[in-house]
Amino acid sequence: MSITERRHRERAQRHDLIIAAARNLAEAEGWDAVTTRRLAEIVEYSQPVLYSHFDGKDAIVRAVAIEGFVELAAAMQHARSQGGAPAAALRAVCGAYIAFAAARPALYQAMFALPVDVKFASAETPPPLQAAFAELVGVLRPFDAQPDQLAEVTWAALHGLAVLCRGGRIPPQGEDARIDLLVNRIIVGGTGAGR
Amino acid sequence: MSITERRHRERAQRHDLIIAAARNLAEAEGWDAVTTRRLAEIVEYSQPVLYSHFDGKDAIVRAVAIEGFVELAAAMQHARSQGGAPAAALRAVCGAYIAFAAARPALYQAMFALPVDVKFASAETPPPLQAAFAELVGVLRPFDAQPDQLAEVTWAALHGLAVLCRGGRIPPQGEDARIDLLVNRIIVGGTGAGR
DNA sequence: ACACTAAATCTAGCACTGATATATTTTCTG
DNA sequence: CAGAAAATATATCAGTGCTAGATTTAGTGT
Repeated sequence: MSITERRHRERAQRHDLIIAAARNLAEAEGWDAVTTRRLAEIVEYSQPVLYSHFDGKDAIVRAVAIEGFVELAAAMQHARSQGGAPAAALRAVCGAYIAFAAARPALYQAMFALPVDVKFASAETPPPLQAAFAELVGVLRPFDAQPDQLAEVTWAALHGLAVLCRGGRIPPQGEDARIDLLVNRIIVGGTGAGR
Repeated sequence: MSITERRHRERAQRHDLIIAAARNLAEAEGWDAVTTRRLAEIVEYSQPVLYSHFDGKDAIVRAVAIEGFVELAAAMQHARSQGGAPAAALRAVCGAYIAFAAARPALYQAMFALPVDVKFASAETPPPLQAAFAELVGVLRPFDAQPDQLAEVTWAALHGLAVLCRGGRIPPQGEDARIDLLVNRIIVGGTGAGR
C-alpha cells in the first residue's frame, strides 16, 4: 500500500499548496484576483480538481482564514509573554493585533470580512480563534471583573481601528496614539478585578 | 422646452429609482443579489441604461452609501438633541449608531464594507459623513481635550461592535451591555476638557 | 408637413466568474 | 494481461459587469 500512501501524501500536499496559492495571490493582488482558474494555473492542475479538495471557493478562503487565526493567536500570545506588567502586556497585545492586521491585510480580510459563518464563542468556533480570544481575556483580567465582556468590546475596538485604518477612513499615522488612548481608557476606567 | 424638461425630470426620477431599487434589493436579499440585470428588470429598462446614469455598479453602491451617511448623521444628531447631560447624550448617540447598523445591515455594509475610497477627514469626504463624525466629536468634547482622536477610537469601537455583532462573532443579546461598558470607559477614563 | 440630425434606448455580444457533467486517462485488482 | 475503479481533464453551463453597434425616438430647419 505504499503507492496509495504516496498518492494520499501528494494529495495532502496539493491541498496545502492550494491554500498557500490563494493566500499569496490575495496578498499580492487582492481577493478579487483569486479566481478558481488562476489558482488552478498556479497549482498546475485543471480547475475542477479544486472541487475535489474543497467544497467551493468559500471553503478555500475559509481555510486561509483559519491559518490566519492560528498566526494571530500566536502573535498575541507572544506579545503577552513579552510584556511584564499587566498594563504593558495589554498594550503589547493590542499593538500586536493592529500590527498583524496591517501587515497581512488580505489575510485579515479573509478572517473577518469574507466568510459569514465563523463565530467567537460557539461550539463550531475554530480552536485558534478561541485561543486568540482567550489570550485577550487573560490579558484583560486584571482590569475588570467581567473580562469576557470587556474582551468583546476591546476586540471590537481593535477590529474597528484595523479596518477603518486599512480602508483609509482614518489616517494611518495616528494609529499608535489611538492604541495608547484605547489602552488608557481600558486601564483607568476599570472597576478592578476584586470588586 | 417643456418636453425636454419633462425628460430631464424623468431621468432624475429614474436615477433615484435605481438607487432605491439597489437599496431595497440589497436589504431584502443581500448585496450579492444586486446585479445590473436585476436592477434593470426592477426599473423596467434595459441593462445598459444603468451605465448612462452611473459609471458602473460601484457608483450605484456608493450612491446608496451616501444616502446611508445622510440618515446616519440625522439619527446621531437626533439622539444627541434628545439626551440632556453629556453622559446621557453620549450614550444616546452610541446607541443610535448601533441601532442604525442593526436595523439597516445592507445599507451599513454599503457604507463601510464595499467601496474603498470614502475617507473620514479629507477634502473629498462626503459632507454627510463629515457631519456624522462632527456629531460624535461634539458629544465627546466634554470628556477629552482631544475629542477628534477620541472620536476616531469611539467610532472604531462602535463600528467593530456593529460588524462583529452582525457577523455573528459576538452574541447579539449583550449588545446594550457592551455599549454601556464602552460609554463608561469613555466617561470615567477621560482627561477632561479643561486639562 | 416632411426630411434630417441628434439624442436616447435596446439588442447582441465580450471576457470573465464559480461550478458541474461528461469523457479520458491512469491506477489497482483478479 | 483484461476489466473495474479511482483520479484527472475537457467542455460546457448559467450568470456577472460592461460595451459596441443597431434601432428607435424626439427635436429642428425649411
